[in-house]
Amino acid sequence: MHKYYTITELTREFGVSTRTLRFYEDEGLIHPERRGRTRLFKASDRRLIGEILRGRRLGFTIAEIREIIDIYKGPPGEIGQLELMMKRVAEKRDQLNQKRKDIEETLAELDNVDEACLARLAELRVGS
Amino acid sequence: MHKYYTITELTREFGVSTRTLRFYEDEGLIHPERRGRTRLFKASDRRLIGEILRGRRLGFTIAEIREIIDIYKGPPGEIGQLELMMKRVAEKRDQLNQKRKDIEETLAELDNVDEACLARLAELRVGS
DNA sequence: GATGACTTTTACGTAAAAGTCAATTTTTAG
DNA sequence: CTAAAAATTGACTTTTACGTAAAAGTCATC
Repeated sequence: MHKYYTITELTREFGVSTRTLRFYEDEGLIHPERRGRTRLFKASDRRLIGEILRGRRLGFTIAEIREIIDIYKGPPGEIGQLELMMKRVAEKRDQLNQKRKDIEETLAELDNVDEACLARLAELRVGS
Repeated sequence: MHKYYTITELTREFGVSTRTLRFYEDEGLIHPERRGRTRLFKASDRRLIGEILRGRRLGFTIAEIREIIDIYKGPPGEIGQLELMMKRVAEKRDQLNQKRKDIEETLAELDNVDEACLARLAELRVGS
């Protein structure tokens, strides 16, 4: 029932180094169990690593990724805390929407380049 | 007709420092004109800076941004070059699509958190 | 009990992307 | 023309996110 992953299994799966995963632990992003000194990663740790790396691909810093992870930890009990959290969620959403807009624009420009290339190729084949 | 921007105009508009723009020039990403030693930025430089910062927001490195800029420079003449460029465009597109997927997933999770917060708030108001 | 594959900690190193500071110009307003 | 404001260069520093090397512990297997 309790299947554990070793550190190298995860480094292979995610294409990162052991140093990277230890670094994330030092930074308090993950908390694998220990058997003696050896780290034991559970399925939940594995999921979390996936989320961290997703944030990394999006260009978030460790601090920003930490914020996202804190958000995932689920809603707290107190009203003030809840409202604070919803504000944070809204901020992250804004950042992500900005990034999405950036992506759409860049993709659109790449489409133009692509078309220009195709047009030029067509010209060349006919013999300019 | 030839409206020039000063460096500080652009730093204010884009929210970056002069050092940043000088850095981009050192890196060969932009090539503002000079009157004496002073940099003069044209509309095209301004557009380019916008594109650079867009790449930066997406977490691309300077090297990757340079690649994108090179792509924008327009299609070259030779067939081999054209095909190479289309390959590069395809690669960038893949990267961007991955990022977009990452964004959608993260947004979806934030939606869940948001709903959980709202639900919890509703509970609290009724009196749990 | 030796081998080999993994893993650990500690600690220094490094590349990328600016920030900061100081010492000059240069430009612009009056 | 001149003082203030803006811009320049160069050198040095900082932060982030790991890389890398050393030295030693762990564990399965032959």
